[in-house]
Amino acid sequence: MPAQLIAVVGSTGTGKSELAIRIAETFRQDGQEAEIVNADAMQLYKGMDIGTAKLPITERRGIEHHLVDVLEVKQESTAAEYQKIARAKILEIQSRGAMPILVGGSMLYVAAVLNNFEFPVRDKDLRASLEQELLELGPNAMHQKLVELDASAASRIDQENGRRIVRALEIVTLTGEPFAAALPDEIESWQEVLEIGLRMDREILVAKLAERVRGMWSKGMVEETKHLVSKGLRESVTAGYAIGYAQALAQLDGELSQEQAIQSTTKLTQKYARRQMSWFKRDTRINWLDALDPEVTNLAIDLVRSHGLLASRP
RNA sequence: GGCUCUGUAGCUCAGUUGGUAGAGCGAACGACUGAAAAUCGUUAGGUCACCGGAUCGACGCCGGUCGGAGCCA
Repeated sequence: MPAQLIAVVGSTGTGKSELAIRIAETFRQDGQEAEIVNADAMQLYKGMDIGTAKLPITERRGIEHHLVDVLEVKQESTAAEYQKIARAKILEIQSRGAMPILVGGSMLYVAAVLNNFEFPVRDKDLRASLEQELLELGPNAMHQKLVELDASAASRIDQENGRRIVRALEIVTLTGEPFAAALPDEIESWQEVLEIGLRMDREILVAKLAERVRGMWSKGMVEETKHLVSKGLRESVTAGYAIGYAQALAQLDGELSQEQAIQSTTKLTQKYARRQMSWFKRDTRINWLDALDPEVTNLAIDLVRSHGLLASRP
């Protein structure tokens, strides 16, 4: 029984969206259907178009795209929530006999869907009070509390990493049980999946991303951000921190010049691409392809075929 | 031409009264279980512009050379 799920992952700017559409088109030529499921945390948001390099509907070539524009900017987005809706969507597509193609670079989101794991409980009020404590006491004191409650988890979380310390305290307090605080050594798949990874020579990607960010500004990144402010972008805990939007907000506030905003966004994007590689590297299921190889589409389709997901030959 | 300031890591700069150097950013690598485009960690980079002098010892003091910035003519 061949996998009934394809995933296209990799760093931002490597051409995942385009490759996914090409694969879907191949299914269509073959008399089958394939639909794309977005796994980009920020493309979930309505109105965040330029800064997320979201493909306009006119460029989707009739291929169905799911989980794009499903959240208002002021709504929170979480990996656990995403896990539910993305898996539900994948099962729905499969039940129609079509092939779901999960596409995106949000590491935790992709992992939440493809891997077998359950997010531990959370409690908003407890979280809020722990965050308040973090502000007052600082990360080291919070880390000390974690040492007392769960020394093993504490040993795996850096003393300065307030964010992870708070979450660990939340879990330990709620469950009363030790918290692993580590990714599993061996990935257990939720479903069998054909994972295709796109990678690119770093120097070329760095230059490409610099160009892309500059292009975003000339296409109206600041205007888009201004419009999103009226929708509540500033009050948002997720969307307002998005690379590019945070810098555009700073530019609107006069804290950064346009050139500084562009430079800063460029650097953050380049770092983000690096973190994505570092995360995806450990996923041994991924079949890596060179994004710059002129044959990359054919190589990807060969992979799909060799895994038995496309019946006929060209 | 004269005067003043200045030349330290890829970049911006710290470096107390002489004991061969640090930070931030950047880079490479890594961690990651309900904000993940988040939040953090580790490491590598320096004949302290160059030449000479005094000193046990100079990034630091003295002299000169070269390169910046400003002011006065």
